[in-house]
Amino acid sequence: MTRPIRTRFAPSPTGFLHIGGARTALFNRYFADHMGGEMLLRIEDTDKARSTDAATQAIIDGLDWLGVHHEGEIVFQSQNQAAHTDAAKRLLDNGAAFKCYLSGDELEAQRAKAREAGTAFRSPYRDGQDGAGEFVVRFRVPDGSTSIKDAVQGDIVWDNTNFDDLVLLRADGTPTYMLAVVVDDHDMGITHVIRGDDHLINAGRQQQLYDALGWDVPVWAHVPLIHGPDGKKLSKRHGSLGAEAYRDMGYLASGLRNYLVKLGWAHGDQEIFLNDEDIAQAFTLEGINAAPSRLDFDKMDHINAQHIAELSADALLTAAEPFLQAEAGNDLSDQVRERVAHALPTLRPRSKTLVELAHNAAYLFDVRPLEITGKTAKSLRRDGTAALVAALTFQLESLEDASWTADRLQTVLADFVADQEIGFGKIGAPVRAALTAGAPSPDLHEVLAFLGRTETLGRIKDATPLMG
RNA sequence: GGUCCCUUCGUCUAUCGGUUAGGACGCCAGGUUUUCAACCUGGAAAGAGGGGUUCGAUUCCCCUAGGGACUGCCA
Repeated sequence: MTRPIRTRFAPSPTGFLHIGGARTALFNRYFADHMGGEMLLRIEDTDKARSTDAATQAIIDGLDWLGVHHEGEIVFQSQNQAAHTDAAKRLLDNGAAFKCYLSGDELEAQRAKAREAGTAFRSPYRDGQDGAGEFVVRFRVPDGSTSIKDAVQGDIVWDNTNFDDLVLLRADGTPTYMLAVVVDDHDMGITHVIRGDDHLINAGRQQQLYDALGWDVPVWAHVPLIHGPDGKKLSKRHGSLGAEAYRDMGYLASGLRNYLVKLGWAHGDQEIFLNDEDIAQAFTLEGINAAPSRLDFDKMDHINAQHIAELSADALLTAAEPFLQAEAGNDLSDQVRERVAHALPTLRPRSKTLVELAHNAAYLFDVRPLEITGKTAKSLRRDGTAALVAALTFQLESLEDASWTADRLQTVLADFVADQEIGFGKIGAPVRAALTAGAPSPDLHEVLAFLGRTETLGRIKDATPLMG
């Protein structure tokens, strides 16, 4: 009988959901989907001193924003203590574990000695000697060697002299991580353990535990860690931030998912995956690269831009709303919202992130009078500009509200430069300056259309005193 | 120090012994153009080094170098 495919994401609640964890979660999710299986979420909170509810919540929120769901209830490792101690007792009974009475000082001395000898720590109590006072339960590392098959890293063999007699139960009777993961993964029916390769050696230790317990070993898949752009360990200033930080930088959840899953996982030459079904269909463990990869914000931007380009207008507007508000410094009027909605097609190709989009939309806000300075102001001062703009304004004023459309305005502008026998720049530059204060903006007739008749005429009037 | 993992353009990668070593981002040049983008065309850009194995190595093996992980009564 084959077990249903089941993966899990198992963060420890000691901080936010950082980018490496987010990618691990994604890999687990997409692999489960690819296999028609499930992904479970387990919070590894066996270290009570370092685990916090706030961190748990941050991780849940991060996954939620990223759009990574999980099947079933969240499992809290701390609530499975009974099962963990049960397993420890079994190990004690079948002789795979023992009670170690070493005091802190003695332990330290033993460790130093072992290190000097170039071997791993072995407890002097490992053969069942009695002791007195406090004790921890340790696993007796067997002789020989331990090997694992890893779906990403290949076959790996360790000589068991490299493994410590590790603690299963602390002096206070609480289980350690190493015991808890094995028991929980077994109890939860996990078939594939996909996690960061900082756990690679732990897989060796855990394999020994599985064997001692007589349990089936899951498929291991240890994915390389993400490095900073400089190839060094990821630091905060290099992007080791919470998922919400990426949200605040204006990335779409779908764009970040696309970028993250493609970082260290390849599927031929395909870079852009607009929907999760396509990723799930393509995602296999074989495609995961064994080498660590670096974060590249340029590429992240590019992929995000593709997602912005393809998002529905409604969804994009909703996603952009908080960024637009932040850019405007206040709530948006319905009129501004309408302008932005109209301008969306010209905003999209100019925006790699929602922050950029909001910035590029700034000319559409209620900002009269605009402050026009520097090079932009200079384009207004040129001789004859005032007269030219006045002539154009006359044309524009004669246009009814109903005729104030991009097409019609384009004709008006084209006719105007033809009549005046001037290049478009002569009139285009100052009008653009008056309307946008030099901000990047689409074709001028579009700007006029988005702004509307009243706002356009108003802004031109505002700038008239500056014209030469 | 010890053990283990990793190494193709600057970056992400394709290649599963025989290729002009392909694509993407970024960069450069040109085109389009009404600013800024977008878009189109073209270009520069890579097998860490050294040994093997083989008719033939980017590909398989070994060594060196570099990077990383682990080495807790943390996870």
